[in-house]
This record gives sequence, C-alpha cells and structure tokens, in this order.
Amino acid sequence: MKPRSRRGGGRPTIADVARKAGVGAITVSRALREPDRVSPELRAQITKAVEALGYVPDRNARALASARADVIGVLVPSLTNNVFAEVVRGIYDGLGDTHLQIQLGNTHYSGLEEERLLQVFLSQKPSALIVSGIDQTPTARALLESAGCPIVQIMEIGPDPVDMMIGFSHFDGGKAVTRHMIDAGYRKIGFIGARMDPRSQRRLAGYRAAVEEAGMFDVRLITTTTSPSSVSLGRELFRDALAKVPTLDAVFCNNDDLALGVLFECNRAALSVPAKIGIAGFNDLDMMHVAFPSITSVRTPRYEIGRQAIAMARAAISGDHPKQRVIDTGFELQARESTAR
Amino acid sequence: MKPRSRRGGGRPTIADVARKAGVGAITVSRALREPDRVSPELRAQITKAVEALGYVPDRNARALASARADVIGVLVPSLTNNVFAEVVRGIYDGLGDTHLQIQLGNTHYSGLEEERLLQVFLSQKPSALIVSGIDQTPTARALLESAGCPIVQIMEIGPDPVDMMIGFSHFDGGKAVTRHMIDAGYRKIGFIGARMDPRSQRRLAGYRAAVEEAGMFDVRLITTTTSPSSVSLGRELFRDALAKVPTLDAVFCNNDDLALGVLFECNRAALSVPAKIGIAGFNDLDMMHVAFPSITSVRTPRYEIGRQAIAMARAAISGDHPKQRVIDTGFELQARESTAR
DNA sequence: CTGACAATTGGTAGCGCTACCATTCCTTGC
DNA sequence: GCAAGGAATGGTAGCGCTACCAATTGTCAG
Repeated sequence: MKPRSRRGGGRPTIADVARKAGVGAITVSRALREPDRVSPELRAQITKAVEALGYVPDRNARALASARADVIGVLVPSLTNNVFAEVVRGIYDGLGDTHLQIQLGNTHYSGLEEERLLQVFLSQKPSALIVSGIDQTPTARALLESAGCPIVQIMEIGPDPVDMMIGFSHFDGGKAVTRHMIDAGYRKIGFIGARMDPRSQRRLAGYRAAVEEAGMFDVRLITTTTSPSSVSLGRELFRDALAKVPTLDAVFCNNDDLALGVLFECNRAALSVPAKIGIAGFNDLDMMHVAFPSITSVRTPRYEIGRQAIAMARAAISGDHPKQRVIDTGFELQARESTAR
Repeated sequence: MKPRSRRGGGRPTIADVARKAGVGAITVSRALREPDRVSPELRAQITKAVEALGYVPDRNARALASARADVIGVLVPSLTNNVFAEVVRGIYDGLGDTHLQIQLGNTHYSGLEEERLLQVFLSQKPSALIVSGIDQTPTARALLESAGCPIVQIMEIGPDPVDMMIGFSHFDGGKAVTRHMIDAGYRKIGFIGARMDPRSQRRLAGYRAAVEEAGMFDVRLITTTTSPSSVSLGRELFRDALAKVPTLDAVFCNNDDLALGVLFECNRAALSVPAKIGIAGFNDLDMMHVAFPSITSVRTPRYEIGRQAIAMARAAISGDHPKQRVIDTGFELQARESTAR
C-alpha cells in the first residue's frame, strides 16, 4: 500500500535528510544528537542536507521514541506574583541555548491543582521537574518520588528533600526582620499577612518567635487574610490592625506589596514613618529602596534560585547529580528609613 | 521477536485498557476523545477500566499520530512585566478544563528570539499560537502565515491581522492622557519612557500628537531609554527630565512603574503633586489608586485580553472562526489626584 | 598473521496512539 | 422482501523518531 499523503503538512522528515545526504536515517539522528559519534565528513554532509531542506526534528516523535521529552516541568503557585515571575525569569535564563523547553504550570496555591498538573506533566515524561515549596500533599509527594526524573524543590528548604532543594528559611527571615524592629525600639509590632500560604505561615512563626522572646507577644497584633496580596489590601489590613490596636507602632508585612499599601495609608493619614509607625516588608522588590521613606525589607535571591534550580536540574539530567542536594541561599536584611527610629 | 521490556517505565497503555474492558484499542481511543460515538455501555466499561488502571494517555504518542499537539503556544516579550503576567493569567484562566496546554515563550522584546521560538513551537505542531503585538519581522510573519493553525495577535490592534487580533490603540491611549493633562492646565508636559518597544513608541506618538495640537511640543520634553522599566528608573529619568527642563510641570509616564518612581522622587524633593507636578502612568496597576496622592493612569484590560484570546483560539480550533477577526477592547482613562490641579 | 576490540554505520522493530477503511448489524423506504 | 443508508465497532498501517543489535572496517597486541 502506498504511503498515505503526509498528515504532518509536508515538512521534511529525517528520511528525507538521510536520502539527500546519502546516509542511513539513524546516522542523521545520531549526527544531530551525538555529533562526536559520527565522522566529520558525514557530519558535514548531513548538516548541509539539514539546512538545504530546512529540516526541524519533530519533538513529538522524538519524545515518543526515546520515552523522554526535552521538557522541564515547572510548577509555581502564581504567575502574577512578582516573586515567582522573577524565579521563572531566572529559570528561562538558566536554560542557555540547550534544546530544553520549559512547561509552566500555575497551581494557584492549591495542593489539588498541583496534583493534577503533576499528572499532566508526567504524561509527557519530562526530563526534570521543578516545584515550589516543600508542602506537597502526600499524593503529590508520591508522584514526585516515582517520577523517575530529577526533582528540584525551590524557594524554601526543609529537612526532607524529594531529590534536590534550593531556597532559604522563611522562619529565619521573619524572625530577623522582627528582631531588627525590636532593636530599633518598636514595642507594639504588628504582623500583616495576605494569602497565608505555608511560606507566609513560617514567616509569621518567625515573627512570633521573635516577639515572644522579647515578651511582646499579643494575638491581637496579628492581622491576616487568605485573600491574595495587593497594595490596596495592605492599606485595608493596616486600617484593621490599627482599629484593633490603636497603640500599634510598627508592622511587619508578609510581603512588599502590603508594605507599600501601609506606607501610602500612613501618608494619607499623616502618620509619620518611621517616627510614629515603623514598616518592614519581605522580598525587597526594586521599589522598596526607591520609596519615600525607603522601606526595610528582606532581600530574597529569587532570580538566582531560578537559575540555580535549572543548573541543578541540568546537571542531574546529564548524569552527575550534585553531591550537595540542599542549598541554602540565605537572605539579606535591608534596613532602611522606614524602621530607622 | 518478543516485545522489548517497556521503555516508558511501565505505565499502562491504551492496549491494556482495551484488554481489560474487552474492546478494541480504537474504541478506547474514541471513548476518550468523542464519547458520543461510543455506546453508553461500552463507554461505562471503558471508563471503569481507565480508572482501575490509572491510565493517562501519552501526549507525545497522541500528538505524533494525529499530527496535532494539544498545545497553544504563547509568545510574550516579558514574564516579569506585570502587564504580561496578567495577560498570561487570563490565558490560563480561559483554558477552563480543556485538555489544552499552554507553552509559554519569552521573546525578551527581540524579533530574532521571536523567530527562533516560533520555529521551536511550530516543531510541535501546536493547535494555535498567541503572539504579542503587531510588529513581527517579515520572517516571523511568514512563519505565522504558513503555520496552518489559528493565530491570535494580542495587546494591540492594527490594519493587517495575520488571522485574529485583540487589543487596543496605544496611540489613542497616549493621546487621551496627554489631552487630559492639557485640559487640567499643565503647560510643560514631559514624556518619560523606558524600554521603548513598539507599543511604547506609539504611546509616545499619541503624546506627541496631543501636545502638537496644543502647540506645546518641545523635543526636550521627551526623555526615554531602552533600558527595562523599573520604579528606580522612573526616579532617575524624572531627575534627568527636570534637569533638562526645570519648568516642567507634568509628566506622562510610559507605564505605572515609572510613574511611581516619579511620585516618590517628588515626595523626596518636596515637589507637591499635583500642584507643582502632575503625574500620569499607563496600565493602571492596582497600586495607582492606592498611592498617595492617587495616580492618574490608563486602564488596560490585560486580563480580559488574555481570556478572550484563548476564547477566540478555542473557537477557531473547533472550526468556527469568529466572524469578527479584530476586536478593539478600548481602554479607560482613570483621572485621579495626581493630575487634579 | 590472527584474533580481539574499538570505531563507524546501518537495519529492524517498535514507542503509543489515531486516520482510514472495512465490517457488522440495524433501520428505513419503497 | 430487499437494497440503501446509517450507527457502532474493529483491524491495519502508519505518524517520525530512536533503542538495540548486527555488520563492516580498521587497528593493534601477541
């Protein structure tokens, strides 16, 4: 039976290249993937044929035949959150000019959605997976453990990596800023938090540890919501906090958006910063040092985490798993005008 | 010869499901893709078998056999730019619970990189492509035209769509804010722009048209850079602008980040806003209405554009191309305190 | 000079799925 | 009663590529 008319739309296949170059199809395949294993003469011929025909390998066929797709799955909880946007940028930049592709998934901070996406991703047999955080559901964890490819957990570190891990301690970060505010002389330090995902929870725990050590803990100082974070939400939460505890003299915000909202509200209500109210954020977005007054924050190496996560994944894919499986990037307290009492 | 041991890692295949359900493989395939064409009894049996085995179809095999991947390629110039982050969020949300997947590509505002990514994407035979803007290189345009799948150009509209288009006129947006500032009584209105991609260029052209009509044009009022936008850059450009034209009494910023930087600098330099300096941004991020004073901006329907782009793509994939190929979403001027002289 | 072994190349047989066509069994209409 | 047409199901033959093994040639130690 004659071959059916090309379903693929007539793009040249590896067989076309092989014919043109006068070699076997498998040699073309090898020349493309492991050039060292083909003699220079044939390699040159093949390269010429590839260019003449405008041949581009079919990724789907390749993935099917080799049971491995040149895809790295990346799961993040949010795409609009600046922090993850930068992680993703780092990931793309870390790719260099490999043939690898990124498959992004947005879990919307949902464990169930993470499980679903993991299923979808695994159905492509990815070369590696990068997931955010260390709080996977048991099902998700099991999927990861049986994935049969390198796994990198990012943004946070913990005692029990699935495979590899890179991030820092949110608890320590929260504790460090809070201590800084205590040292600056603030006595009624509130905590304002949005979203309250696991990492925010641990920042809160760090805050709590610091104020408890100083004998300044009071539940009414804590104002949180599960709504997504935004600048306007920062303003609202600050109003609530002030209504609950009128003697409030400082706030540590879960993240920089909220801190900015607090600053604007202080400006509007003529509460001077840092004299009357101290403000600290988390992540240290660019705007924090530009704000007037500039805002204290905790610098987190988001872009670097993305880059390194890919570097680790690539190393593991090419066979040499880094000996150091858990990397603590640390963080950096940036003390600024907003807490300089 | 006996079948080689499973390369794929032992996941069940469609043949396993077929055996378990006591039907042909092709019937399983149909039950999964076009349930209506299989009798209810068999469908139930098959569903049971699928669940019992935990069968998940292999996307690569499916794509190879049908010469079509369930993938929509999306090309955006930046992932950290808030605006595109929201477009992407809209795109993901517009997916609903289809089996479609998104393949994101970041062109870094480069036409060459766009061409390269287009090649990569096309090698997967995507179901549709979404690209940003209307300024593709001739090569990219040719690739799109011969892609053989629906194409949606987003964020901007123009006279000559490759296929479909959704966005708004950046020229009109720039002209509208500028006119608003003129009407508010400002006389030395500067333009501050970062990145200066084609859309920024057209906002600048809108600005220019408005000031020229009012007889207020002066090249020295324009301060731009090709560096990527940021809050701190807004501050720097504003300083430069003020140094060039000390009588400057207002600035229209290319985008909201810059506007925020300008506001902070005015605060720091004790230039009262809006009395001494008027400020307007573009895009209307959440923080604009929270800022103190709140900042005038142009609201752009980024999230909606993402959603609708997917809706258009899905319609076209299922065969009914929308009759209206170009959708102008418009924009909305948000006049606020920062220009209320 | 011979056998062992590496380097290079090619053939065969799928990877897991679906397009296409064939088959079977019903309905219809006349 | 019978041909024509439709609905449901299945078989066969690939999609374009690579894993695996075989074949060929050249190289070198003994």
